[in-house]
Amino acid sequence: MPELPEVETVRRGLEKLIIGTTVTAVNVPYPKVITGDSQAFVTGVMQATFTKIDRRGKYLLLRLSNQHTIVSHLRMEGQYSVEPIGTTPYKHTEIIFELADDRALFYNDTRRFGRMVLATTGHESLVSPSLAKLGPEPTEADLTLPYMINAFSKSKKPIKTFLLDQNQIAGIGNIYADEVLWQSKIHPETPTNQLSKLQLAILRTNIIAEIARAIKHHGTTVHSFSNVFGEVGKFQNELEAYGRVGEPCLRCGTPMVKIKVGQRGTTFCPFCQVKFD
DNA sequence: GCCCTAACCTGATTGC
DNA sequence: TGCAATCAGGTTAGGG
Repeated sequence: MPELPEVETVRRGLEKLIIGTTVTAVNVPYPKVITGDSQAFVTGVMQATFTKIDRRGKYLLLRLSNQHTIVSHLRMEGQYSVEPIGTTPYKHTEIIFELADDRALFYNDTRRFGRMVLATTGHESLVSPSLAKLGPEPTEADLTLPYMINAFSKSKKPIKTFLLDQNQIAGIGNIYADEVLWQSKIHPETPTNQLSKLQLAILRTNIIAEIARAIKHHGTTVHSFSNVFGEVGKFQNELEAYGRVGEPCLRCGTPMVKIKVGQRGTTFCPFCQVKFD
């Protein structure tokens, strides 16, 4: 499931592969992938050239030469691939951008959860309001400790749920939330406003380092993630909490347990991650 | 305004 | 063996 490091990996791949290429035709086998009028979408990207690929949180922003931007969210299993023109679409190919250099950009999505919408560049929030509400990126520069102390003091939600809220911090998903809470020795059900400043400082350091480390490993492949080159990520070999239910905690040996927090599967160590510490 | 739940969707896994 | 039920998960819409 793509979280920030996976989306960043896709962004870097797309940047290498499609910048400077022009869209000559668009086929949409699954129109529901497009939010709004799919015909207007097609018209809006025709004959435009990809100029830049940006990312904000888990959103990809494909910049076009005609002042349009494709806002693309991969959700669970969306992925892009570049194929020779004429390649038969896959079972789950939802949109095909034919390019002037005899290649085609496919968007494939097994669960059909991903969405894309066409925006006027600079006004993306008009068609994707959630984009405007995203919290800071989990980086040293953007995610400051004063911001965290302020924002985290205002919520009684379980910290696990809070970390998944894109309006608080952009880009963290279920996998990295479990990872950073384990690293920080924080129980996932701890009310957010009960965390001490020291705990927040530790959590902040771990979030920033973990996301950077995952990007370096090209993301995590749990179900089906692959980059535009069809390569899987390598970070799943580095996971210390997520998916390790029943296995010994890497710190203390206690079997890891799985619970539901805010409807999400949550794996943690019942010994290391003490509640209300 | 906050919180919780259902819905979206399909492949994989589990249960009978 | 085969079918049905359940689970996974990011985001949004709707209800309390």
